[in-house]
Amino acid sequence: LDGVAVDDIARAAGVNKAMIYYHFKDKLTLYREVVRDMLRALGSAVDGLAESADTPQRKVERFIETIGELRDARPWFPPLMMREMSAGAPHLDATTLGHMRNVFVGFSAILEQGVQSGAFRRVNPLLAYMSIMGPLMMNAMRERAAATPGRQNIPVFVTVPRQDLITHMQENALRMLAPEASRKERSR
Amino acid sequence: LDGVAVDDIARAAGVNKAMIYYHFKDKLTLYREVVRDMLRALGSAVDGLAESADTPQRKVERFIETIGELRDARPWFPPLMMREMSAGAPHLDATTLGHMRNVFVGFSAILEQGVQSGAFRRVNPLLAYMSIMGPLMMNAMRERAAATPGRQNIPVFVTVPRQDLITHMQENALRMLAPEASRKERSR
DNA sequence: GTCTATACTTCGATAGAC
DNA sequence: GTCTATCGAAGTATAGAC
Repeated sequence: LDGVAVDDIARAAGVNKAMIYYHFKDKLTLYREVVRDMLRALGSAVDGLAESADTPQRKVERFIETIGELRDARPWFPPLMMREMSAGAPHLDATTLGHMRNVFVGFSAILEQGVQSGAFRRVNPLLAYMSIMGPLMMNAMRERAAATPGRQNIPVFVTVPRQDLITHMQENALRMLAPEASRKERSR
Repeated sequence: LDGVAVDDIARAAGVNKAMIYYHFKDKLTLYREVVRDMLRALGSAVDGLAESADTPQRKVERFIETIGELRDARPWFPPLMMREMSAGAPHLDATTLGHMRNVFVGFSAILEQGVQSGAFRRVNPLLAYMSIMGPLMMNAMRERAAATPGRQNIPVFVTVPRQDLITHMQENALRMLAPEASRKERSR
């Protein structure tokens, strides 16, 4: 919210600053609309997945693909959302938080379907959710930082091909949720 | 950097604002010192782990524990770092970026040890790094947001016991890195 | 070393002309 | 509906007294 000046938003949109205040009540209202737009889109997508006929595994894979697609259409969202949460999410009202909740609830439903069908082991849904959202957000942050001049030769900011990311995240999620003992007994 | 006023920092530290400018050149210098403090600590810890006699699996587990410990001693770091990256990391100079690089290089070395000994499959180290850092950062953000009044009854902001988080992340990381085919063939 | 007062800048928001 | 000009709040930084 306080990361971009309204003058800059107006210039980027090709309109006069006063026009923004004519069409929106204030900066906070515009800001919330941007957040809600993404959360609504994601919520609808997740609900659609949960009710679809796919296997739970495929639903999780499509969940990850969908996040990527919705984000590509709204590249400003991850930085904005991470900044918001960094500050303690002070600008999100009940409606917006409700949309956040819906996304998580839909994802949890998919996990529960998998548990019921024996496709998944039972894990804390919140931990599973963070395990998927966290790296995706992190990668978006990396790309943002890599775009800043003078960052290209730093290994942490090397660009990862989009498909590599998606594939890795899908495989990772399914390994996380796989029910059987999936690795060698570790020596300690 | 622009999330907290120097007046507030001074008040929190119990000193006068002018004292901060007496001891530090300016706000940016103080800011970078805060970032470097964490990255140096993490870099030393990772180097120590890489050179230790543990198994690669145990090194990864200890890496995750260590991040938790270092963060607990510096609870301000994750929000600060995420906000910095959200903005494109414009305030990090070459020295600070070098410290970031060191952490990642140390982590990559541990992965490579595991690959060489057959303990790990080969994955893109950057993807593995994000898969660990992302959820941990995400959880720190959640805790920050949960602390804001009126957030307690929202499922996304429910507190996860610290040990649950660490255990989940450790198990997840080892599942991610496990060499053998670790899950049922998926029906598509 | 420590503090008060203030100069200077940035930015959200609005008044008011057209 | 669209734009210019400007007010007021917030915040970095410093001057200067002690």
